[in-house]
Amino acid sequence: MGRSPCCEKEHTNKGAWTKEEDQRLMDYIRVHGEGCWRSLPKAAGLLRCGKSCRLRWINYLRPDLKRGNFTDEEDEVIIKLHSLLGNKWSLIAGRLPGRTDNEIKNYWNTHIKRKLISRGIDPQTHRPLNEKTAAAAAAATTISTTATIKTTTSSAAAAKVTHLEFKNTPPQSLAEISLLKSQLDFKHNNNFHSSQYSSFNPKKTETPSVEENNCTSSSMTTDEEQQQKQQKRESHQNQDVNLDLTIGLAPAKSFSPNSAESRLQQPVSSSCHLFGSVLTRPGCSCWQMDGERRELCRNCQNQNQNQSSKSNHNNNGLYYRYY
DNA sequence: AAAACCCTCAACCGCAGCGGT
DNA sequence: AACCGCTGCGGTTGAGGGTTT
Repeated sequence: MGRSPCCEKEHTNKGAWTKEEDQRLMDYIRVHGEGCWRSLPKAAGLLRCGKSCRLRWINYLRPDLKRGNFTDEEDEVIIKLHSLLGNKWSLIAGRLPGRTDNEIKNYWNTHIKRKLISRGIDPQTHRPLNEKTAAAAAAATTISTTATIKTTTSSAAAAKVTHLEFKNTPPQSLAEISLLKSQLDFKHNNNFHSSQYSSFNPKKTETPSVEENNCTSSSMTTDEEQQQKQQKRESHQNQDVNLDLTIGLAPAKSFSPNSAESRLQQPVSSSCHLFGSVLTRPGCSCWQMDGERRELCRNCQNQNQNQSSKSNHNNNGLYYRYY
C-alpha cells in the first residue's frame, strides 16, 4: 500500500504558472501569511497542490528574492560552503540572502561544477582531480579532534567566533575549519559533528549549557572526563564554546536538514527580525512583505506564542532563539 | 531556413523528519 | 510505541529558448 497522494491529481493544474495564478497566490499570502500549504490552494482559489504553491512562492514569488546572475563572490561562497556542507542546498542558501536552494542547486549543476572541473578540481570532493584515488584512500580514515571556539560577547545569541583551538590539528581540515569560522557565523555554543567534505552535523542542543555539552572522544578515561568537565566549566566562564569536530569523509547518513538541530545552524535570515519580541521563521517574509503593514503570518504568530516556554532571555528582556 | 543539439531552470516527485494524537 | 498528516529537502525531469551545423 503506497502513500496517499498529497493532493487530488485529477483536479490540479501542473506545469508553468500563469500570471493570474501568481497573483492569486501572492494576494493570499500577503493577507494570510505562509503556511498550511495543503489547504492554501483551495482557500486561495488555486487549482494547484500545496506543494506546488509552496515551491512557487519560495523559489519565485517571495519578495526578498535576489534576481540576476550570481556574482563571483557568491560563486566562491557557494564553492566554499559546498566543500563544507556538501549538497545541503538549503543550508547553503541560508548563507546567501535572496538566493533559493533550488536556484543554487541549479547553478551548481550548470555552472560551478564545470568551473571546478576546468580548474582541475573534483566538484564532489573539492580535491584536485588527479588526487581522486588518494582521496578515496583517505576516506577510510577518520580523524577526531576537539576544538574550542572562543567568542567575543557574553551573549551566546550574538556570539561571534574569534578563534578556534584544537587539541589535535588535522592538517587538511584546518583550512576548512578556518573557513568555517569565517563563513559560518556561529551564534550559539553547541556541539558539532563536522566532516571534511559533505556533512556539517550539529548535535542536538536544546539548552546551550556547556555542562550539558557532550564533547566526545574516542578513548577517554574517567580522569580525562573529569578534566574535561573542569575545562568546560572554565571555558563556560570565558564564554568559550566547546565543539567536538570529527574530521573525515561524510558519514553514510547525516542529520536531517529539516531537523531542529539543523535549524539551530541556520542564520537569522534576512527576513527574520528580532524587534522586541517579534520573531519570524527563517525564510518567512511575512513581517517585511508589505512595507507599511507589519503583519505576522499564522505560523510566526504561533511561534511567538510558543516562545515564552522555549526561548532564552537575555538581560534586556528580549528573547533570543538560535537558528 | 530548419533541423539537431545543447543549456537552463522552473517545477515535479519521492522521501524523511517532526509534531500531534 | 505506532500511526498519521504536514512540511521541507534533494534529486530529477522536461519545456522552452539559444546555438550550432
